[in-house]
Formats: sequence, C-alpha cells, structure tokens
Amino acid sequence: MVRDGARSGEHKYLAVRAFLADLVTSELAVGDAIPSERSLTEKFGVSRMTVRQAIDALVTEGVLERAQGRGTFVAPPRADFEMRLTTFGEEARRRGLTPGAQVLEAATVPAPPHVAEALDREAGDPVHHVVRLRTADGAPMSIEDSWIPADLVPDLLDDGVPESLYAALRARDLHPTWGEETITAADGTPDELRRLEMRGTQAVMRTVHRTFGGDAALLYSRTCYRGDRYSVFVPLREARPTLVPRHRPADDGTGKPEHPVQPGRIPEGSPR
Amino acid sequence: MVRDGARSGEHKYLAVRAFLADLVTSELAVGDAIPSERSLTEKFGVSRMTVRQAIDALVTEGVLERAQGRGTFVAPPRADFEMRLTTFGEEARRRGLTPGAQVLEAATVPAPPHVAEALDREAGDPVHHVVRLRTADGAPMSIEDSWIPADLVPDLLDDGVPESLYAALRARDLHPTWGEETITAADGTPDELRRLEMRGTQAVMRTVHRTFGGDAALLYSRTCYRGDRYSVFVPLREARPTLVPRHRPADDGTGKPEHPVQPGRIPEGSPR
DNA sequence: CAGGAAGAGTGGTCTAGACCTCATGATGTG
DNA sequence: CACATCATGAGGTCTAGACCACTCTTCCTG
Repeated sequence: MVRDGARSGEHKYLAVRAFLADLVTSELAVGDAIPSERSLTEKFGVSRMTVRQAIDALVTEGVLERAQGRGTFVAPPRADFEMRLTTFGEEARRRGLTPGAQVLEAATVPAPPHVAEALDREAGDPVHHVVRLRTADGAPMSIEDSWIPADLVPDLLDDGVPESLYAALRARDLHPTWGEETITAADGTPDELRRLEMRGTQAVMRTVHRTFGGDAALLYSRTCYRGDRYSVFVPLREARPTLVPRHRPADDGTGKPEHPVQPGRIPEGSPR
Repeated sequence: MVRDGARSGEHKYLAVRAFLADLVTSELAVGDAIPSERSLTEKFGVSRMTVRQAIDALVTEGVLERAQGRGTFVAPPRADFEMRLTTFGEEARRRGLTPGAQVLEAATVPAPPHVAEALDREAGDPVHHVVRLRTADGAPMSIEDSWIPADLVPDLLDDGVPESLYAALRARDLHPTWGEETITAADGTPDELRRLEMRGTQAVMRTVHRTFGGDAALLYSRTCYRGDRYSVFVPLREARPTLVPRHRPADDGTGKPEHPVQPGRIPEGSPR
C-alpha cells in the first residue's frame, strides 16, 4: 500500500514504473513506443518478469498499450474525461472556471434516518451538515447538501466551513477511494430556482452521492444543479457477463463480517 | 484475445483462471478464501508465477481481493451496479420490467453534419435513422433517436426495425466494446411531454450517447427520458493524479496515425 | 490469567533463464 | 516490378526455485 510514498527505490518494479511514468509525462507522446522489455532489463539490471510487472501496472491503468510483435506504446488518454471522485472546486478549475461557495447552513446535528442509513450509522448519531450554494465564475451552479459523520472529523466546523470538505477529510488521513452517484432530472422547487437564479427553464439535475474511504462511508450529499449549465460525462465499459459469486448460504453463524460497508443497495432501486 | 472462446486449455493460466472463476460462481460466497497460491501450484502442476497470473487477472477484474499474510478472497460484487453498455431492453429486464418499443420513424438518410461528426464520417454518408418510443411495462419511458452508419449494416432495416439494435450489430460481428454518454437535465418540449405522457412535471433527462466497437463508432443516439421515472447510477473511481502524456510535438510528418477514433472531445467541454 | 515469542502459512517481490507467437522489414526470386 | 521467404526483434507464456513481509495461532513464560 506504500506507506509514505517516499522512497521509490523500495521495490525494483516501482523504480522501473517510475522511470516509465516519467518518460510518458516528459518525453513521449501518444502512440510512441517505450523501450523494449529486454532493453529495460539491461538498463535496470533486473529480470524480465520484474520489468513486465512494472509495465503491467501501467497497462492496467490505461497508460500503456501492448502490441505483440510490435512493442508497447503510450495509450491515448482516456483518463482525461472519466468521471472521478472530485470536488466541485477541483472540477470547476479543471474546466477553467473559478469556483466559489456561499454557506447557507452549517451545523452539527443528530442524523436523520435517511442520512444515517446512507452513512451506515445509527439514526441520531452526530453528523456535520453543510448546505452551500456553489458558483462558477460567480454564477450559481448548484445547491449542495452534505453530511459527514462527526466522529470522523470532530472539529470540522470549529473554524468555519472549510473551503473543501474533501481536503479536510484528506488532511485527517481519510482518503476518499471510491464513490457512487445517482442522477435524476426533476423540476426545481421555487426556492431552488430562486437561489440558482434560473429563469427560462426549471429543470434541474439532482444527484445523490456517497463517498467511501477505507472501511467507512465518509460523505453523503444531495446536490441540485442548474439543468441548463451542467452536464455529466460517463464512460461506459463493455457489458461482459460478470462473475457473480454464489449467494451467501443462509448466513450461518460462521459469518466472517469483512466488508463492513456494502456498496449500493440504496439508490436506483427503492422506488415506492 | 481468445479467438473462439472454445479451448480453455490453450494456456495454463487460462485453465487456472477458469477453475477459479467457476469456483467463485458455483461454490464460494463473498468473503470466502480461494485455495492458496501454493496449493493451486500443486493442483495444476504449474509454477507459482503462472498461478499468480491467473489470480492477477481476476483481481484486476474486481472478482478477487488479495490480503497479504491472510489469503485471497472473493470480492464483493461491484459489477452488479456499474454502468455498462446495455440496451434499453436488457436494462429494463434487469430491473424486472417488460420492455417495449414503438417505432416512430425508420429510414436510411444522408448523415446530417452533427451525426456525421459523432460517427466520424463525412456529412451526407448514408446512415440508418430510427426514432422509437421506449416503454417499460407499457408505460412510456423515453424517446430514442439512433443513427448507425449504413455501410456497417446495409440491410439493417430491410425486414423492419430489429428488436434490438445492439443485437443486430453483434449478429454482424460488430461487438460494442465501449461507449460514452453525456447527461443533462432540461425541460421537455411540448411534443416530448405529450409522447411521454408527462403531466405533473416537465423535466426530462437527455443523454447523448456513442457506442464504439473495434476501430469505429457504431452508434450515435440522443435520448429523452422521463425525469420522474428514470435515474442513472454511476460508480466513481478514485481521482488519482493521472499520467498525462506529453503533447504531440507539433505533428511533424512522421505521424503514426494509430487510434483512428479519438474518444471524447465532443461532449461537455466545447463551450466557446 | 495476561503477555509475548515462535512458528506456520499467506501473499509480495525477484531471478535467469526458456520457448512461443506475431509483426515487420530486408532479401531474394520469378 | 511484384511477390514469397526469412531474419530480427517485439511481446506472451512459463519454470523452479529464492527470500521478504505480514497475519494468525499456538504455546510458553511471568
């Protein structure tokens, strides 16, 4: 897991990987070939399996592509436009906009039932609740309702609302590792339309979002975006038949808990 | 690449992989441990590196999880709820609904400019154009505008509109491998609202979609979903700093084309 | 009984080769 | 000049070990 991220020479394959990563970012362009596996073997004085381990990592990350008989090449950057776990601020800056926020509410409160369920806590457990109007280049973009379990970051709101909730989490070693988002379209409420300064149209995009890190749910949020100013881009993978494990056998007593936070289940289904 | 999918004994690591995949689907439950690497070594009479190659594949697919010092375990099924390249019909059935379709238009026409651009063709090239009202359990769900290059499937519309466009593509060995989708929320037009039988609300979710297979764009579609009946679930990966290749150096003449269809570029960005 | 040490078993990294298939360009040959 | 052949070099698979790092259990000691 790489404890401090410091020394890259810990493992030989990491050294090779680092060399190749640097090559890709500083020397090569898309479509260029990297040095052959055997030449890397000599350059680093390692065995070919070790070189392949380094290359394999970059291939599964989508940075490189192998072509038998021809070589290994820099892959076109899909990375650029994949949906990722980012904050409103990071995303806005990436698109060349200046992000802003106006705090509408900020308090530590007992978790309402639906929040508790989403965060895998008990109803009534203390959670930080922040409501913000997000802007890009000064124009209102979305209204964001966020909840964070208070025990993870007790002092989150002590000095006012942090610029970035993610940054605050990361500062406490709570690194977001994955998340999920459910998107719907709906008519905005009069209050929302007013806050978002929408006039011609009234359609908004609503998202329900959860962020996970380590074993726990870190953040639950509901956001309402201006329909006319916001779009979401989603890459789709192949729908290959997926390996699905056998169902848990009637949960006999021997249960090994493992995986405390079972993903999914909340969204999309649950009509009613 | 596995040509026919027939012989699984071609490569030893594929045999091990197949054994483990079968184990996962038929014997093990989430959280169970698979046999240790060394015991698989004996069972199959292969070296440990070969066993690891098989396990690695399943780990990167998300089927298994390694834990140093403890073992390798069946991972919880994310697969279940990832956004994938599916058709309306498959998706509806997966949610327990009966899909239906009413063809509003079907013709082979010269590609309008925006369609040509999306499909990476010349404007005016012949494309099949199909407009359908999609229903689930009889209730209108969406209006779907689809374009497919005519040269890929010349006889697509000869016997009426196929039940499933994807199935028709697959039948011609044009397997969709990946796609992209841009989602926005907007007010439906009066015509759309009427066709979708929407009364209380008028927000719709619009998606612009492209499907790719092999080297070519196979399908371009614009769909308008009822906002009150449709939602999209998106898993989010970690936003790790991505390796970005050096920019193409002013495209000197030596250009190796490669990668004919450059992904993205159309959606989301392009403000201007 | 509590705490620590040792051992066993797991995955993680690594070697120094081997032979295979595939793509490509040079070399002949008709 | 066009086409087939072959050599070269790339990645793909595989071996039979080695030692390391980590986890868990068991057993011994205080």
